[in-house]
Amino acid sequence: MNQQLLSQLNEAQRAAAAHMNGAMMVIAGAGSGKTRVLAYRIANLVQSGIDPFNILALTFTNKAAKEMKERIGKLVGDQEARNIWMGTFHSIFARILRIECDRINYPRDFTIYDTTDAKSLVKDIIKEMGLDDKIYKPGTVYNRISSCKNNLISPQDYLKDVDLIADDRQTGKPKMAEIYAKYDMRLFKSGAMDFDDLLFKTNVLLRDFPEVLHRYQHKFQFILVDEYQDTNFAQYLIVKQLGAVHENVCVVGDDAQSIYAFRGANIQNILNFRRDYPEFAMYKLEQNYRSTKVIVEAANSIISKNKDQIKKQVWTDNEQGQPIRVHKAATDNDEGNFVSNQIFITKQEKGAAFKDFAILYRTNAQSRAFEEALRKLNIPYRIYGGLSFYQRKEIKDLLAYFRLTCNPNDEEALKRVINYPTRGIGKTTLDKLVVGAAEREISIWDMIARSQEVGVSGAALNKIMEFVTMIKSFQVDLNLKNAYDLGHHIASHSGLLKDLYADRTPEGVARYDNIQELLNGMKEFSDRKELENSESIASLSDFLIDVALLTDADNVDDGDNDKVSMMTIHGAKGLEFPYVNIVGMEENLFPSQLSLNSREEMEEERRLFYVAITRAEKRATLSYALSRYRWGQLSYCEPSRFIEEIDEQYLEMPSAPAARTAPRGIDFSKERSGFSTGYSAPKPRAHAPQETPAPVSPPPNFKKVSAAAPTSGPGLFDNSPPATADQIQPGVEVMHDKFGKGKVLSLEGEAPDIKATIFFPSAGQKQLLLKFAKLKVL
DNA sequence: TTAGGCGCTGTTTTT
DNA sequence: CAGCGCCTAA
Repeated sequence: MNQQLLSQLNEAQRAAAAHMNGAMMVIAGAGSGKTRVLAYRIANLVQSGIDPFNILALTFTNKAAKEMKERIGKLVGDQEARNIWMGTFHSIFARILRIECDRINYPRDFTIYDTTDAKSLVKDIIKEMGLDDKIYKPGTVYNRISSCKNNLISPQDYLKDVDLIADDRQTGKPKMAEIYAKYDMRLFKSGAMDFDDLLFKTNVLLRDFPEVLHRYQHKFQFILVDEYQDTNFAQYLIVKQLGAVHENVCVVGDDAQSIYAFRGANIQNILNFRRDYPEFAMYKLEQNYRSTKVIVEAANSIISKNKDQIKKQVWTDNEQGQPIRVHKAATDNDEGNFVSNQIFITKQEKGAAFKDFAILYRTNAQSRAFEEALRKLNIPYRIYGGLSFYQRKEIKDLLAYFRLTCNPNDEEALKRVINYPTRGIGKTTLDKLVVGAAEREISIWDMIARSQEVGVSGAALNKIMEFVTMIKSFQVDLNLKNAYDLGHHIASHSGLLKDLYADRTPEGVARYDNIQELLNGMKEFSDRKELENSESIASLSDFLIDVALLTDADNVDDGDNDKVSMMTIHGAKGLEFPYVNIVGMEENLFPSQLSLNSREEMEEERRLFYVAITRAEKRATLSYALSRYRWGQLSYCEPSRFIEEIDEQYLEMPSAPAARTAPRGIDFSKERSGFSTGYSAPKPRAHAPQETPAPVSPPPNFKKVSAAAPTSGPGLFDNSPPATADQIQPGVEVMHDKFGKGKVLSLEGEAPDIKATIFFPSAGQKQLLLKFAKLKVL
């Protein structure tokens, strides 16, 4: 191995990176230089004369692929690095499917449905079948279908699977198999694949077309898989098939960081690896270079509570470091203020940059309190995950036009834009077409040509034909214009740009700007592709494939990158920050209440916590709130069990009871105006009062009297607080904002969910939840 | 047909 | 507190 490369690795890393032929597995503890080893091994392969075209490197996220490519580029040059097949499972196999699609009767320009499209299709099918969508919840149904695909269970297999059928019968969803079959058929008729299909169909391709299998088996002489613990069965099998000839399969992972079991990832794959390649070489990376001793050892103490794990001892030579701080806050807003203050102070004290800080939470919904708190101190931040750029309505709308142009059978795209901007094609007309198409098992686009059969005529027919003509006019340019030029053309000629321009509200302007940004992205894309391959133009469908698989916020460069990062713990995997705040450390939040049922699920939560802690280089801070608003309602919380699970010696617990700042409802700082897009850089803002001492704790059901008080009836000027729960008793006369005077007949349920049956002379008998009804006792 | 209002319901995590 | 779906009024 190249001497210079060699010198930059430790012994264990070097051994793994220098490995040439034969299967190998690297078990790499957090922060042990896993990516480094992968990059160096690839660099070593290339320097040893292996053609980059013969190397396949699979990662889990776009981010990881990009980073790896850059690192390899630095080691062996960008030219070589570019030729390596490196990317996510989904993007690599989308690329291969596109080459081979005619074998499985898919159009070359097949579209990729994102989760929203897929769920929408499921929903339509459930509706068309006349099923109750309260029993067949589209999201749940979709998840089940998804997990089938990840386990390579086709609709036909499903019908034959007694266990699945029995399970469905038991849960009262006997039509599940039928929905799955219909869903699959509809995707096919639409020339579309969902995310899972990219793996499923690849397996079909490799199974049914030996010549294809052979070609790729020989092409990919070396296969490397990152984050192997997160692969599912479909991915496992692809790797196994492709690697079967050369057996130069290298997998890298950490069982302690397996956090995607919920989506079909299977630790079993690691065991299968031993079985499939009995002669494999095993390397363990146990030295952590990222974190302090405190963090490494605390993390070890956490993960040791798990039963399922591969033995390893992660250690570090780094300094001892500061203890893990635990903070108790009174409310979720206080937690936000604490974190934001700490960031402010730490930045001063340690001379750190904003980008050295991360706020990690279990669910995306938790970000709000932190956004507000950071804004108060003018701290710049960036939220990762959540609604991505490509999921915004205006972007999806324009993309739908693109999709329809490339693939007119794309049902979801068609439904999205056939009447947007409004062109007088209403629900009735569309329904006729959808039903007709479903009956004939053809696409809606094909159904349009036979509109008369389902009674679409007159004005409606004319409008539709105009629409068809427009799309066809776009199609003419598919091979003449590049993605950018055609994209621009479509944006203006579809009427979308004009429609958005008409809206002069700040939100409307933002939407218009987003479209411009998308077009800018297309320009960049087109220029780049044409630079790489000067003989052909960058087509619109190339762009669509790229975009469909680009989910996480990859467009980081908006000039100023010194920002605090906020993201879910899942999103933080693979990243590191000097200072990490893990927030919302509460029972039922983290660990999630959905994980309380089984040991396996709890262990996954614990691994998630392990991932969170090990993101920190210098210091980790845990915080929790005693009460927080959850789905619009105050609820009380207990500290997470995970706090106790950390060996005490590494902790700095709160000494005094948390200082109580203003509870929600009378917090004057909430009077701030302005709206949040939840995305853009924070705007400079006048300093709001930091902390308002709270005179008295209001009752839990305290609600500020809104400015939009009822305009008639008694109580107009009555600003007295609403009645507390114990004042409401059967027989008591009460006053309601809308229904007026009434008499309590009975009560049921327990606080805070007490429901009262009240008779109102003006409105009749009503059942009201006390926590919502602002009742006043007369 | 469309827009706007009201009431219901729901919160993991992501390619 | 949202976001969504359904309903109603124009």
